[in-house]
Amino acid sequence: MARKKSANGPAAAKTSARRVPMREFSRSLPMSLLRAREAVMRQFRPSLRRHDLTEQQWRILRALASIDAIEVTELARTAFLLGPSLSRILRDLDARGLIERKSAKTDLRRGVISISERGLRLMEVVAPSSEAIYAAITRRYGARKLAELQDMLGALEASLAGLEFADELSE
Amino acid sequence: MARKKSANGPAAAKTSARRVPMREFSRSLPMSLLRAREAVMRQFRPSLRRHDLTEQQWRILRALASIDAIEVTELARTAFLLGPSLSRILRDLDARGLIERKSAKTDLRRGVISISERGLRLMEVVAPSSEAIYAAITRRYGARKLAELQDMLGALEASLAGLEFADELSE
DNA sequence: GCGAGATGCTTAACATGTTAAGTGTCGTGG
DNA sequence: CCACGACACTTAACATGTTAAGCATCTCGC
Repeated sequence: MARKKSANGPAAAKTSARRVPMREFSRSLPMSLLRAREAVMRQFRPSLRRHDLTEQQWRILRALASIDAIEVTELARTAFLLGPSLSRILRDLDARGLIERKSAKTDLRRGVISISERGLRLMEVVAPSSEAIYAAITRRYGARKLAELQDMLGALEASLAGLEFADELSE
Repeated sequence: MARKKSANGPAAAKTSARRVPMREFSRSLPMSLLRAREAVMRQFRPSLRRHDLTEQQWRILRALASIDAIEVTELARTAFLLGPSLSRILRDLDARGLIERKSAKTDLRRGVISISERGLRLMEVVAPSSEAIYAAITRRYGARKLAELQDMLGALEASLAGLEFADELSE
């Protein structure tokens, strides 16, 4: 046991902050974003859960409700989901009869998705409570501040759009 | 194109926006937060992946690097992970020899975690590139703006802290 | 047309998020 | 001292995130 409490263990650990100099953990941007998002989603989860909907399933239904029909790839982009996740979610929503699938006539590879009558009825039940929660959050945080936050988040996204190669250099 | 559904399908779909009135999907706060976080994490993932580290494993190592030792529950709170996720991650990090586990002498239920010498060496390799990426993001977005964003995210989290009961009313 | 590559989506495999149930250990009232 | 509830994880089960393969279908050069 090379790690005697007083000789080696704590000593090595105490110096680790010097050996690995990094910004304070709790101040990292990814953590801030994660915590903020979780604080928001925590408000919605109980309501969705009562209707046996996951957050992502709800995202899909919302995206579908505002349009006639949409191809799978475009839906993935809109709902910000990766293809594999979307495939599974569509399979489940289809099994529950909440959506309808067909193939594009001009290209059989493409699937076209639309919300079903049953899906619309479910949304009519869930939407009011969802909007009420959003309104409560807006009141609590301040509508103006919320808009400003959204702008800053959008700007962050935009400013990182062309930075994908940041660390390819060190390869 | 000549989608014969003109009797039922598209008609119902076109009215769905009226039947289910909700704010525009892409402007929802959870989506904004998700997209922003993804834009940030996309920068880090390649570097972590080269060292066979997932985002969460890296979070754990970072949390451990700044302290001597920590109990599992406290570590979960710090790294913002749920117990079950943390259990699995610790099992894997332990198998790779990156951390050390022992039991609290006064309470055998509690596990005490610390980073190992090997874990520290791994961090020494990864940290510079990680910090460089963070610096690039900061330059790109603006240090002042970044600090302001962090403040607003913290305020959002704080303002929602006591709102957990928002929709229990409708039960 | 026809075969190789591109495209659109699905499946596979593994890791985490999330809730519920299980396992050992503690602490305490009787 | 000992049953019983509380506590600290851990395991289980199912859904998603993520990357890589797999399967049809399409496109295009020849």
